[in-house]
Amino acid sequence: MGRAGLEKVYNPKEVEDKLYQYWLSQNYFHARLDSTKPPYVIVIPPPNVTAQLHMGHAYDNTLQDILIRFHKMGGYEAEWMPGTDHAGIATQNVVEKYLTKTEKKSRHDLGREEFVRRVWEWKEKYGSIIIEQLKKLGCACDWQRERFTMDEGLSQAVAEVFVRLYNKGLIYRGKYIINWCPRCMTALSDEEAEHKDTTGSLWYIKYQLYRSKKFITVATTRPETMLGDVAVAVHPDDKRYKKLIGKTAWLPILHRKIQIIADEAVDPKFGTGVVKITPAHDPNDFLMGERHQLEPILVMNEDGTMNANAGPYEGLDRLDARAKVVEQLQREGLIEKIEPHTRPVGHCYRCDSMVEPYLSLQWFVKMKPLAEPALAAVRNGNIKLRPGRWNKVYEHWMENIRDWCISRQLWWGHRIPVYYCEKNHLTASTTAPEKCMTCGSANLRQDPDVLDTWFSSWLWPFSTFGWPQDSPDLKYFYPGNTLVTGHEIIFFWVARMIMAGIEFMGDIPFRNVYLHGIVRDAQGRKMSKSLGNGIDPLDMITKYSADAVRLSLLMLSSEGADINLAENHFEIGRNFTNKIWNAYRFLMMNLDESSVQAATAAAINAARQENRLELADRWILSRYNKAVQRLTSALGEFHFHEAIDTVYNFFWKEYCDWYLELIKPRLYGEDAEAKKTALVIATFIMKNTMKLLHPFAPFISEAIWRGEGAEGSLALGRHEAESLLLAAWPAPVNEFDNDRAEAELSLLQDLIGAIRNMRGEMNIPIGKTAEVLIAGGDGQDPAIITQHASYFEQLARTHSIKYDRQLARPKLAASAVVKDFEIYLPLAELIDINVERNRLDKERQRLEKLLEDLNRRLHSQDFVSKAPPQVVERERQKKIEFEMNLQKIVANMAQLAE
RNA sequence: GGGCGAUUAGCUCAGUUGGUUAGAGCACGUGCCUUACAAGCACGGGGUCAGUGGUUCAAGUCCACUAUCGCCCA
Repeated sequence: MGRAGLEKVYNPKEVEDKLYQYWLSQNYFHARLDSTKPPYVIVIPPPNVTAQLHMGHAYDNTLQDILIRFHKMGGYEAEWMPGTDHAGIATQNVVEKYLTKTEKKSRHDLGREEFVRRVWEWKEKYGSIIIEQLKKLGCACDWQRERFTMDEGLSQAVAEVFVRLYNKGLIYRGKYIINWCPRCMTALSDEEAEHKDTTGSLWYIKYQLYRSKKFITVATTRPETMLGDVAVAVHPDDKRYKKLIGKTAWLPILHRKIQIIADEAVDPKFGTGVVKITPAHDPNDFLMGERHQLEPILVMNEDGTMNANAGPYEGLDRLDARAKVVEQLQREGLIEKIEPHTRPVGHCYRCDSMVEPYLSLQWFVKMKPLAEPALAAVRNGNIKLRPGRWNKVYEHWMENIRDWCISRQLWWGHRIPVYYCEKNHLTASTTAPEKCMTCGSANLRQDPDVLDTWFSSWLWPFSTFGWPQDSPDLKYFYPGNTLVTGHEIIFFWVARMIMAGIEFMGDIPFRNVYLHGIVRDAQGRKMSKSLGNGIDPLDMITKYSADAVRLSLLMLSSEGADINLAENHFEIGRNFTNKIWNAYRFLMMNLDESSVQAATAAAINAARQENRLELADRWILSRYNKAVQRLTSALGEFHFHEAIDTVYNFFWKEYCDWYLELIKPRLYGEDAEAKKTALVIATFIMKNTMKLLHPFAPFISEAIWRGEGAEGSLALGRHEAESLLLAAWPAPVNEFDNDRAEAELSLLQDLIGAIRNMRGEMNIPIGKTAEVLIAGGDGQDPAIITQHASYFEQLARTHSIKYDRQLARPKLAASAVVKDFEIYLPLAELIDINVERNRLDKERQRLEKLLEDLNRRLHSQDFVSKAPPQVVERERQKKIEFEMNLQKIVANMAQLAE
């Protein structure tokens, strides 16, 4: 425990939970409809109810929290709409596993109704884990408005949207090839099948021609599907096979006669140029089958085993069947050759099983009409994707958009609002209809399938605010402002929200979309459970604090790029919070209530007008102004890294390293008024930096603002607002801008730096103060040096500064040249002549090289005549300066040699 | 096959519209427990800015090609 009653090391644990509870108790996160402020709205990308917070969530939500807190302080009624997603497949999988483990029961044992009841039960029990974790991170979400995609209102929205699109002819039901996951036993959309390059083989199989001894060889990557072949196809112009078109071949194993057809879609360069046609198990074959009126033959069951159409292979899993089929063909001498072959294979994005292209009856959304206005919204700039390179990706996808398969063969989700009578007439209705719309039959059953989870999340920006009701929330909060999410769901979610917003609300859902990178491990690999390379943000919060996790992620990020993360990286943030804490602690050791009260721009301006500010004060205020400007504009442009970099460097490198050091003489001195001025300014900067820091590190900034975290500490913000969430974002104070002070202090920094360099190189211990002599500086006001001797004493550990323009070069001194000043450290007993000679020689070489480049440039006629005059002039000045410096260094070296 | 991105110090990355002597953090070396902070302070070493060619008075920055790596789409 230090003198101010504060721990030497910042202890976030006590502070963070306490402050979060305080914010909740004051309801600061709740946005009010009766506000006169303009709204600023972000809807959270709803995490799955089954999810546990991972680093990707931590990063994504940190960025959103920054924007929310920044805008809240910036005078907006900031609404961060939180919630979770029912995640059909993932949740059903999780609960099924849970039931198997706890009760040894499958969902079929329980039956649909009971199973769904159990999922709800599970959701009530475990579904808010991630919500609690977001609170640990500090998220300023409006929890009063928290939503779940299966809430009653949101479910109504889903039904309403389905029926509207159905009535408009944009939803249809049909038999097409879809991606089928045999493990999850459901259809998937194209986006949910992740293509991975998979090494396998290309099998060349001989099909005997009908009434002939000859064979035709087809090449296939999936031999087991041959059992469902209905034809063999060649390109119509392929000379090799022209005469076979229209002939018949024998399908091996099943001994079925199939036609040899011609189709433009066949690639003559692939394999032998002959392909087998399996319309029930391949999208291209399906289209070809339609063109040639071929009846598809389905050979697989929904669980990926072969069905009765597969003859002898019925009951085998498709991959076992593949091996057996190949074996039999080999035995019969029908395999011509096998080549290694790599091809993209779809994998289920939930369970990673190999997905089968599968002919089945499903529901689809016709996307083209929805995509067109959504494409235009981005093209004409109404919606800005950031970084801008995503525009092209978005446009390309939108231009080539395919229909969206929305039915899922699951029990957990929004049931499709379509009812069938015994004659199979369809009635789409948001509420259970009493009779069939077509024939009036009262004997109706609802479609057993549920809808894709994304079919509810694409409505999130308005369904959460009450749509289809015309609610006051919707009126105030729609359209929103910004969406922050990872670029991996740009198609799944971002694009579809834009479509839905325009279609159902008649307006875009947000103006800005910030797409950030993915958090990876130190080797750049995606973090995953199977690799075991994940870093749990909750562990990191426990170990390093939420602020540290947030700060570190930001320091490591660059715009839109992925982050490579290792655990020790969190030290960056922790060290920074500790620095902040100790700066606060330092102030507390000297601070009194009246200085806190006086720490206002007005009071400082008054002192400025009375000439009570010294150089360091004028300098830090001007630097502060620059930091405010740079940070504010960086956040406005979504440049999060630049923003945090600005605060970090201003606070640590300028405020702590220089300003706080420079005021120490005043703080420990006798002049009470000078001390007060320094304290007031130091407090003002500290206090306002807490505001600037609040969006990034909400806890420690608020702790200092409110004086929390230790007994007897002063609340720096007490005279302004009870919480930073109610404080106004700092505006630059024009009167603080001071270029002259910046230039003057920058000169002192250079001079002090040169002295430190000499001391460092000579290894002069810090306790050994030195005498310093300064000469030259013809163009400068000598007062800059003479009046700031205390700065040298404090930061360069000098005990006396002698400044004389004409000062003669002393013997046996270390020397340095800064601008047109010469600095001498006459410390005969401490100087190692060799070290000093090497030091000067290094500087001499550096200058000579610079001069060489400069001379080359200045001697070039082209440069002198074509470059802008001010550039030429600047180079000339540089040359003069460098030459003078070189001259001095050479002279000093000569003196040393004497 | 089509598209996008990256390549700057040992590692992770900044680097504005081309124009002061290319920066930071970590790591490394040296010296410091200096009365805010050793999770700290001061100083230092370390870079032919992936390669080649071009535009320009001037290129880390603009253009083309090449190489390597990564991602998306088919």
